[in-house]
Amino acid sequence: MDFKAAIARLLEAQGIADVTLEVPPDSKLGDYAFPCFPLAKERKMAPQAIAQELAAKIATDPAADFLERVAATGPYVNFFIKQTALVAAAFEEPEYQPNGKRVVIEHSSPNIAKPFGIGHLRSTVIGGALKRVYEYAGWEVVGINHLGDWGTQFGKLIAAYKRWPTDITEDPIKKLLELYVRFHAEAEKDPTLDDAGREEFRKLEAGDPENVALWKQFRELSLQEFDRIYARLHVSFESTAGEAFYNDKMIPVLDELKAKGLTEEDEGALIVRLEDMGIQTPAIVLKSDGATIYATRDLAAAIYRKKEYNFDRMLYEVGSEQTLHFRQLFAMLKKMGHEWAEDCQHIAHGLYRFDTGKMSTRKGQVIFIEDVLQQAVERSLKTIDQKNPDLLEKEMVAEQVGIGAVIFFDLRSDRLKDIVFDWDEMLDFEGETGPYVQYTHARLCSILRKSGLEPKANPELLMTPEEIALARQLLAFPDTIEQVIKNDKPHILARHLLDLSQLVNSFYQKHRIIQDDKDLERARLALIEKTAARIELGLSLLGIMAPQEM
RNA sequence: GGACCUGUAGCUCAGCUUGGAUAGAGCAUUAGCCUUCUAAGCUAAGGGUCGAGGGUUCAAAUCCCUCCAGGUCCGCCA
Repeated sequence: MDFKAAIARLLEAQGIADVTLEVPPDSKLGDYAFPCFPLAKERKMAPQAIAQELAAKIATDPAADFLERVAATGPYVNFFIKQTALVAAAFEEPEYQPNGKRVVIEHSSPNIAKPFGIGHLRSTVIGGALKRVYEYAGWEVVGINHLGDWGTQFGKLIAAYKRWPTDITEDPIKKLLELYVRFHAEAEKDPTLDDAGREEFRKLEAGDPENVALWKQFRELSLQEFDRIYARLHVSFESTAGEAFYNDKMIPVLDELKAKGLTEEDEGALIVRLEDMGIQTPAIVLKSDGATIYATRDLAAAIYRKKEYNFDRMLYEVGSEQTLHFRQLFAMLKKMGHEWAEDCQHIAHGLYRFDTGKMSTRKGQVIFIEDVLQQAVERSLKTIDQKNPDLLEKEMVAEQVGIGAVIFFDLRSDRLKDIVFDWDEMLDFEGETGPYVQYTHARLCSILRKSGLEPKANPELLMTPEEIALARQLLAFPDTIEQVIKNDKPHILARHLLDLSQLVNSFYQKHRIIQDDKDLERARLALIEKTAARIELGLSLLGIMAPQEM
């Protein structure tokens, strides 16, 4: 039962259309509260008088059988829910039916031949979490890894490889990174290198056999490494069509832009002016050397995806530094007459920084994601050896907990904020962390195992403040899911799970579950079982495993 | 110079979408809690001009304006 909705209906019956309810800060006041200030303003009456009048009317409404009582407390109407009704409702599991809508989520999108750095963690796990939450809520989801497998950078890489031949069969990504860094270092002194890079890319785009072969080799070696990481992060994609996939799809788009009179030539490049859309910077769709640019590919990609998937929404989980690019992209689509540009959204995130400044691949300042994962799993294993040395399958649990810590760290705060990278914070297992939530789950599982009794929900027996608070949090889950989807912010779910864990830990601390009163034990086991299942579900939506023991 | 994002406790962050009762957590500090269900836990204390100033409102961390600080971007990288 959704009490908020039920109370809203009761208030609406009194002629109040726009209802917002609050959970009072002090539970002694009641379970939900309706502030009468807006109504007082509208009706030009004292809010206290309105509260008294409403409370009296609702108290006699037979539809309010879930209410214990209604009271006017100053300018608020307070609704006291029957505690048995509240707890009973907490045991209901939300059910989502397929809603017939389809969302395309582009995320992760690392660059081929570059290391998978900590910067790509954000897009990978935020997109992954959104994907699972949408799926859970009944959407059909298409996850796309828009690989950066095309562009001038490959010209530079090929130029570097030809200039300084290197054996890249061993540890390919690190070797390729060294070439990339060396290229940029030497290009500082010798600007002709950049021209050479552009020339190699032009040849690649023209189908030069040698360059194409090199490109294929770089791509293949990179993908093998990426797949290893995706497996550990529990992320998968419906499509890995990268930028190269759209090579043969850009000419028609360019033709369409020209035919609609949207392009003009400027300093040798082909551009689209967007001042009329409120964007001062024009978008370049063809460079002065005749080569394409990412804006062209993203245009072709968007149009292709609409045709292929006919999405209701398309999300681009990409760093906030590309905000202007996406504004330009959506504006161009709109100008081309594609109304569905409204359905496209840039889901921006802040970046990982050092406290000294931005990380730069070009300067070789990179935190490799595999190093982070390895450190986390090592520390996790060390903790297990300390706290639970007899645990079976230590390595597997250490993997689940270590990876869980890293993913949760990334997902627990608002994606718009920058994160200053700090090993100690990322590898912390205490407080508001993934391992804390996992630990709570493992502890609940342990109680269920130890008792061995069959749980039996009995709201009449679950009346302590800790049980009521826990029930209320369980009840808030569908709201949380709705908020995550509305804002495309998985941290709302991460926070919900932290709150749930804190509440159940307080309950655990204060009340015995296994005890002589077997009816009470079975009732409390049911609450524990429900909470454990909810934590497992929530963590799985974030891409985190919930081990039974740790 | 322009655009967008961020600014809340010593540190890291929730809360702002939808204004409302005493602004919440975690870390760190201090004092407690393991002969009983996993102490990766729990309880309590101290710690706040919610960046600054104006405005709207009965009521502002929340909405509007100006300013300040940090970050990002501002045509041929993505």
